[in-house]
Amino acid sequence: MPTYFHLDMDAFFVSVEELFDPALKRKPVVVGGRPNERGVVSAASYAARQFGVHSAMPLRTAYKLCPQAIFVDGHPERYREYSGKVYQALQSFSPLVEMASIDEAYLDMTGTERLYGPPLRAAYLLHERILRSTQLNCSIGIAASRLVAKISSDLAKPNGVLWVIPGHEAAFLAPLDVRKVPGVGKVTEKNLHALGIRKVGDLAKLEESFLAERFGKWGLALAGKSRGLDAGGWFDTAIGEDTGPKSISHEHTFSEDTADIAQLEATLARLSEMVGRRLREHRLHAGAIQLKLRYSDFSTITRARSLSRATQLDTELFQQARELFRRNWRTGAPVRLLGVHASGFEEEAPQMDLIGEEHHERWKQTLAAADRLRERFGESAVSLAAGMRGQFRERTHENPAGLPGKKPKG
DNA sequence: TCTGGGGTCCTAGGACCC
DNA sequence: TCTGGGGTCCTAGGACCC
Repeated sequence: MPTYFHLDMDAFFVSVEELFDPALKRKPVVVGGRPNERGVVSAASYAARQFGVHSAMPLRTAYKLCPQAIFVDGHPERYREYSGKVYQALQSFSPLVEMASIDEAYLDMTGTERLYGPPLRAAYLLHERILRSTQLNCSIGIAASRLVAKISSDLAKPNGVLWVIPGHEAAFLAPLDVRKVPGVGKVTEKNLHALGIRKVGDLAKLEESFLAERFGKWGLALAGKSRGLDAGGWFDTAIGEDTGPKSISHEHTFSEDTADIAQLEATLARLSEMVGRRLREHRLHAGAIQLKLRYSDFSTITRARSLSRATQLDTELFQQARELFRRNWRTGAPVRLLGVHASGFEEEAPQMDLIGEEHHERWKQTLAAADRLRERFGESAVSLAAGMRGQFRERTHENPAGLPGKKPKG
């Protein structure tokens, strides 16, 4: 019988912000931006949650519910730093660790009784170690499956530990709302409610075949989940097994919708550079590029194309993204969001003919130099030529890395 | 309410091949 | 003139998670 821990940091973003500004402690705090900005709540303190504020809620709505809340911008670097500290502490505790997101992790604790004692004792030791090394609180769920461990860490919050003793899974799950099952969101919940299914116990009573007929493959997985079983997808991989990224993307929502072609293409250039940089960090080449385009009415299209040769070069990514944009933009229609998405990764640089080789090599060296400059002076220090037009003009330098190629017109 | 940004996984239709 | 079946790849969209 395996033993899994699911560890989830309590109000992670808010708690990290409190470490940098202790005056925020115990106050209603909303992380995500100013109340009059376009955007949603990334995280809300427990005091803010009392007013009905929760993550993913528009900032304007949060302000209406809780005008006295302190609104702060998010600091992704800080969260990454503290996520790293959490990971270090976990690794010092057990080698079989996997971060499932920036603020949660699974541990395979099977067979550690001799080292740490029974599960509850191990969990308290771990809880102490996390607090000591990060100054942050967490909650821990313990179970014989990762799924049940995750659900129980949610119920243990805040700052608690909950162990579902093997054999008691069904009794634990039965009274919970179906929404508590990871993977059941708004839509599935509504579909289940329409069938009179509200609790996990209602789900577990149904025949597998009924769910499979109704919801296909997803229905089958759901039947298993309602019984507390790990099955399918990520659950089939061992904890700690390293699977690299499958896609890399960046997107931007404009503070005001725009139809200004210079601003739109400058944004595409910047997004392409950000994607290219991440590709090079991971030593990956993208075999496919996708453009995302959202209009004022929130209608969204994606347009993708496979590349004849995989690439990690900003210029090639930008060329493809711009081509997709020019072909698919309803000319003149104001745009709310643009995104550039890379996938179909290959690790090794693909073969090229000799003539292309020299040009390609020069670009690679140039971009490596640009990446080093960005490391020293920040993301906006270096930019593609097209990025110099439009809104980013003031933030870029004239060709600081000696970029090869033509200068932009105008 | 007026809706971010970064991901993963699944479905479904059409192209294409044998 | 009307007519296969299966497999795989590509593309678009959507549900969901943090």
